[in-house]
Amino acid sequence: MCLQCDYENLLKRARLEATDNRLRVLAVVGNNSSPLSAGDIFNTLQRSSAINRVTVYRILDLLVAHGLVDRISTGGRAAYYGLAPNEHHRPHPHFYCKRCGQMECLNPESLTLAGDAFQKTFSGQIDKVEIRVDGICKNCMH
Amino acid sequence: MCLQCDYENLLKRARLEATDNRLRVLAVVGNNSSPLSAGDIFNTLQRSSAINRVTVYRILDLLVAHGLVDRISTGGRAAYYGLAPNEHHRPHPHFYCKRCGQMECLNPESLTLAGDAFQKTFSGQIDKVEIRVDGICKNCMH
DNA sequence: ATCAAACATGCAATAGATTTGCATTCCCCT
DNA sequence: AGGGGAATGCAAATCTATTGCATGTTTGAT
Repeated sequence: MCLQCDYENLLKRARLEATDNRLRVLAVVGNNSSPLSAGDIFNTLQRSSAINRVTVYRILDLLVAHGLVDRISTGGRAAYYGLAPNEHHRPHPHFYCKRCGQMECLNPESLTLAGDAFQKTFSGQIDKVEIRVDGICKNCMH
Repeated sequence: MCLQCDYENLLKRARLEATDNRLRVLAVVGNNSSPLSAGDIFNTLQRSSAINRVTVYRILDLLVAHGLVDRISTGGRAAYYGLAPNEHHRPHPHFYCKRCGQMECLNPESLTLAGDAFQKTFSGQIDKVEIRVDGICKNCMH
């Protein structure tokens, strides 16, 4: 969730045209408290006004490529999307409930990595580190 | 990779019939130094003698459900499979090269989590924690 | 202001990974 | 030997994502 983010500005800073569709996608991703699947995003947008599913995929790809949005893998089939870390959002781990498919953002401090040494010894390019906790959420435990 | 594992025994201990196909799947997964996709596994098996693709998926699901094999997500589309942690294998992070799709096992010590506190405060069931580093491997950097 | 090039979007078709339904075969227990 | 449940195979369906091509829109140099 990002109430401090000016999506139009975010796009401009990335030198991307701030088209209507892009703003809509970014708003859905950014205003949700946890990551969503491309399908979720498409359905949400569809409710307010028509958009093509492919357009959603393409915009998500674009936003990921430009680092505005993060593609997060789940224990399930589809990728989820959330706002990428920035000055308002520190990188953080996620919890994935294999029962209901809901993904939840965890506190940045809840799981911290001691990986400084690793970065120095690894001889490839590191783009990101993803930490995901899989299990069953409180609601699904009944 | 597991040279110390007796796959037939592993299956028996999980109360699973040690059928030929299961042993073959388990051997391919276990003898490889890094996780493989279901497609990779199918192709490898196919080379020695015929097996149905669906059977491979079903066996993998079964082995995952019984904790013999781990399903590991990648930055890409398909899930990868590796031997689950056991007395011979500690849990460890993975590196995924987005260029060639190769997945690599990292040293268990290379990235360690400080998550004890988290387990205590989280009110759901935790099955596993997955750590994945995404980037470009040494070979693909040229 | 004008026009071409570059970009954004939509639609239909395709691709890749996985799952389902149902028929067949195999294996264990009596 | 024979009945019942598990394991396997095959075809079709499903879900997610991508590609090719046509059309509409914006931008930037003149």
